[in-house]
Amino acid sequence: MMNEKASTAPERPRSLEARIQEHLSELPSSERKLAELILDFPGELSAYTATELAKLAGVSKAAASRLFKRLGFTNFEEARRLVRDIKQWGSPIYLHERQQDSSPLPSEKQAFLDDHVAALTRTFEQLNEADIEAALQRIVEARRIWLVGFRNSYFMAAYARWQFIQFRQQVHLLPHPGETFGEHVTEFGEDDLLIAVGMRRRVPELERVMQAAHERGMPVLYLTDSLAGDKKPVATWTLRCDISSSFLFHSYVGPMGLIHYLSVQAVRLTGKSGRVRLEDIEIAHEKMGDFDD
Amino acid sequence: MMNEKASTAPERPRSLEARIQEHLSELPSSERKLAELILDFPGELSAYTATELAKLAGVSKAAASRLFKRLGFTNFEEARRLVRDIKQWGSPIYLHERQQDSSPLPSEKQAFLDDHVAALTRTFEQLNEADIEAALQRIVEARRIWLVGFRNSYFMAAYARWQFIQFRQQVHLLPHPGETFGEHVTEFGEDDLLIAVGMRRRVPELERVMQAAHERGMPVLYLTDSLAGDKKPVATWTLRCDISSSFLFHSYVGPMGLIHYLSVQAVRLTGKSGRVRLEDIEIAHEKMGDFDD
DNA sequence: CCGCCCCTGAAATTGAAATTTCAGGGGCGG
DNA sequence: CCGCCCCTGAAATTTCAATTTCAGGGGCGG
Repeated sequence: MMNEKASTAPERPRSLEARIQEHLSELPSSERKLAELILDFPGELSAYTATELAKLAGVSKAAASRLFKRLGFTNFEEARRLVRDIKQWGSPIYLHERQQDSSPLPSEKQAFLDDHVAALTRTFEQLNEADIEAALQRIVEARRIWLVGFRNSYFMAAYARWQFIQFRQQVHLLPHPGETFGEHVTEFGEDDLLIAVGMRRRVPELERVMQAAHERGMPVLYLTDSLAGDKKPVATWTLRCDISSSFLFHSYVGPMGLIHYLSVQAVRLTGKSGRVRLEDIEIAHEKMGDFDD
Repeated sequence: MMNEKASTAPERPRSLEARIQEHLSELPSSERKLAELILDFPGELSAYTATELAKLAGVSKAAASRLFKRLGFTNFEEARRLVRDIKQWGSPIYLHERQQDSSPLPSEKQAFLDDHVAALTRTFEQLNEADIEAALQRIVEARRIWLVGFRNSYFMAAYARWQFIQFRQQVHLLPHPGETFGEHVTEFGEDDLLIAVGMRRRVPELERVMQAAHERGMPVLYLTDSLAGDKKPVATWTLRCDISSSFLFHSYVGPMGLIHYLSVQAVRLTGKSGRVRLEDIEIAHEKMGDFDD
């Protein structure tokens, strides 16, 4: 076997790319062609079969098989696992390796960045203008705004509330500390607006609140993820965000971008009065010495 | 241009997720379990085999095979291809190219998108690796984690808490509803960690909390914006985010990205125990019928 | 309470991907 | 110019994932 002794094999999981670099100079041409391809590969390597990679590189399947052997794997499957799991779970060791890169942004961080950018882009691309227009109008005109979000959606509702109170009054985040839903639901009125944030995974409670609003003739703006079913609950308008990520946790930059967008546009809609209010708040804070800097 | 509604759209390759949504209600339980898993799947689906997915969902391989058939694929391989190629199609690079063409995105939305992307990029570029490493270690090892954030920083602390409780216990968000700070501050201990989120504009209270932690020999991770002065408060580690935006409100996608990054890396650090906890949570939820879909 | 229908996972079968074998080359030292 | 050695891809073989089959339930209408 061409497997040069374990002498150079520290039993640590080195990344596939590292192993390739290490052996690159001593690889025969067909295997090297494949190795180069892998180093340049833009996509998720582990999503491809050895046969496909071989074809892409224009070499035989045999060459592929031999390459992975030579790189110290027992077979292709082992390499594929490594790539996949490093992406998913990483390992401190692996991360360390990458930091030695002289690239401006270590590729691991780059991968996170790309992930968020992709999610944001998809979110903005698929926004439904018509619903946004209508919802904005209501955000501006509603007598009161009720915001609700459970679990992972709670903080987005909190963010939206913070933004909205910058330009209007009567923005309530539910459930209020120490209060139950019932108290507020009975207050729901026709002139109000419910904004329900419901990213996967939703709890049944959310739909109950939406239903309650609906029954009282109150419009509902539903912010959800793009995977949500079409059996839309009783939403008047639905805005979907892409929260997919290739890492362990979803990315919520999409919804953040959307709420930011809604906020800015809403202020524009309110016109001068909104801006004045912003200034008022600013002034009030300063008078009270609220700020640090 | 033709504005073809989804109804008339012929065989535009529908995404796997879309197909699942469409059939979700009529799926038998074992197949549905698997479908749910796929909808929630954070990683690169196409990097996994049907057998692995089945195992993760706790169903038989047969169920997996049947599911993909029922979704309209001729076999699993076809589904895997679809996922892989759509992902490739939606990659940031590809999207970037696309944007230069016949602007599919109205320039106004494009401007928002660019703004966020810029903020994210600057945030990731300037991250201090050394502080991150140290902070991560502490996030994993601390006995308790206290999260604090006022005003516009509150929702980020809430987000961080939600993420962190996915893989560890004893993560507390301050101030707790209906409680004052004093009660908790006296609990601060050397083995704990305080994570203070303080984006402009800060209130004096934040520094008081940080000071209190400091006096009790407790390390402090300070998440702030890049404009924060250097007269850094008593922070052990400081991580800065770029929140600048050319619009009326700041963009908080930077901090979101950072917290996401910290969460994923922290889980990686905790290793198997963290993963196990993730699984446990999932199971617990299912038992309680917490979820809607 | 029967019996139909569909669901389920274990096990057998199929089939594709990966590995190994093998029969040519081609470079290069002797 | 010979001959060794290693490379190469086609083809045979092996391996293992995916599919199909099948026997055993369980719900529900009759």
